[in-house]
Amino acid sequence: MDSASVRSRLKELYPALASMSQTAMDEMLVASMVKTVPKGTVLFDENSPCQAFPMVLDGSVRVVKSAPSGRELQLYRVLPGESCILSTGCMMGNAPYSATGIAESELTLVALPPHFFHKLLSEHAPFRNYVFGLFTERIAELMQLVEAVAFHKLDQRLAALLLGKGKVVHATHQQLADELGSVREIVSRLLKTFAERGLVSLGREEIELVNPVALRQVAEGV
Amino acid sequence: MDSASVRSRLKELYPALASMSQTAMDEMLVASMVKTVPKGTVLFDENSPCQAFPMVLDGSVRVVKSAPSGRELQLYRVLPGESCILSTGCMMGNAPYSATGIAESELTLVALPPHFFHKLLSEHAPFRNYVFGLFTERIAELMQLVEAVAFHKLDQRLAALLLGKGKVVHATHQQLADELGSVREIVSRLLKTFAERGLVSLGREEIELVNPVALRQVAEGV
DNA sequence: GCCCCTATGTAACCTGCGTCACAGAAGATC
DNA sequence: GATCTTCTGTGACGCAGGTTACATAGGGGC
Repeated sequence: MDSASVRSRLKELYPALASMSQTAMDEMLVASMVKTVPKGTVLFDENSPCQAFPMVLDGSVRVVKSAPSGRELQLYRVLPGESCILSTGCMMGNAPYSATGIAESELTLVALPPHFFHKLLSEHAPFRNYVFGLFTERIAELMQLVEAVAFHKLDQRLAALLLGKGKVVHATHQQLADELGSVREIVSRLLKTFAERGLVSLGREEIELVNPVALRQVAEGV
Repeated sequence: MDSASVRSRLKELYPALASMSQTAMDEMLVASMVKTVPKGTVLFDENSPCQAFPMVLDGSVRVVKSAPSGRELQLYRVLPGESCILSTGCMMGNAPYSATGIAESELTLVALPPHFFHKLLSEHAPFRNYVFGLFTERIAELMQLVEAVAFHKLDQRLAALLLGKGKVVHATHQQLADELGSVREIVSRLLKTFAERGLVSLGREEIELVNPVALRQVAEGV
């Protein structure tokens, strides 16, 4: 990605940077690294240190906890216009990572070095607010997740997951299981009951939501 | 609590404020409210708005998710020297609360009004770092919690909980269940098996950890 | 077509843990 | 001491969901 398009993409995705002066922006881009990595790249892992504040321009990152058994559970996803707060926390000199980040597709990001991150944080109020906003959003998400895992049955959670993915879902049962922290067989079993009830129709790597209203009711635990 | 002791307690518990000038501190104390509330007070609830940045001087707050079934799960506790990041997020104008906060004992706190919070955040780097630190710490805790709830069995989690409460634990089985998101009967049952294996000895509202080493192994899932 | 790989179906089984329904016990109140 | 309340012990039962172990099927490469 060339410098000009990086710049325009940044401004477009990160309104918090819009009000930066031209020269400050130049300075930042010189200090930063733009990286593009292929799908599947492990960006960070439990216990690995971290050296930059990443801003995603393109692609997405799955942030995941994995159990020794091989089961895995998705904590959240980082989309363009967002940043991984784990990195932030890590950079602030606190605890090391406690999860794994994997590029879900080809990924382009700008890596802001710590000194510049701190500078922005102290000097640029919109950026500071933006970062705070990210934090609180993630925390809210994590709380929702805790609640779901602790109190909701898997059929509810699966229904909710499907509803969040649009009318036609392209995913394998294994991928869905990995988002939910469950296993493939159970997802298959539940999907079958959904299909029998006329809520979805199933195909290879494709699930069509036939009756989203009823599915919503399942998700709500009715 | 009189003004002088509030001041000294603040400086003692919040080193981030230590470097504030005398006059800035005065200004802050004038703007802030010091509140003392009795044990059991509900400080905030799902969907309730929020108007200040609280700094706990004395006592503690349980932050909890509760399910319609009546089961409840503790997300974290706020101790003296800490603040509830939920409030922070809420104050930044983002989402409303998604949990409940309950005073675990008599509670004294300083409530910093939003405009002053923002001022401190932008002008006082140590405070900013402190707040960031809180955020990242909570996020790490929440991730641990998600992992525990999703992948660890209840006996592991109970063992870990006991180990985190010292050699002799004073709590009812119901209280332990409420921290774990489970129910009393199961906690009683598990404690009994612990007792039979010589890991703990049980009394009314008292659990003595007889063999912490073995208990640690249970917690690790050995 | 043939082979291989990945995705899916699905049945039998086991276990963890939540629910229900009590009963006894230790303090607390009077 | 009598009664009440809170805490604890315990058994029977049910169900969600994880584990194991295959079978089948589609799709792509050759």
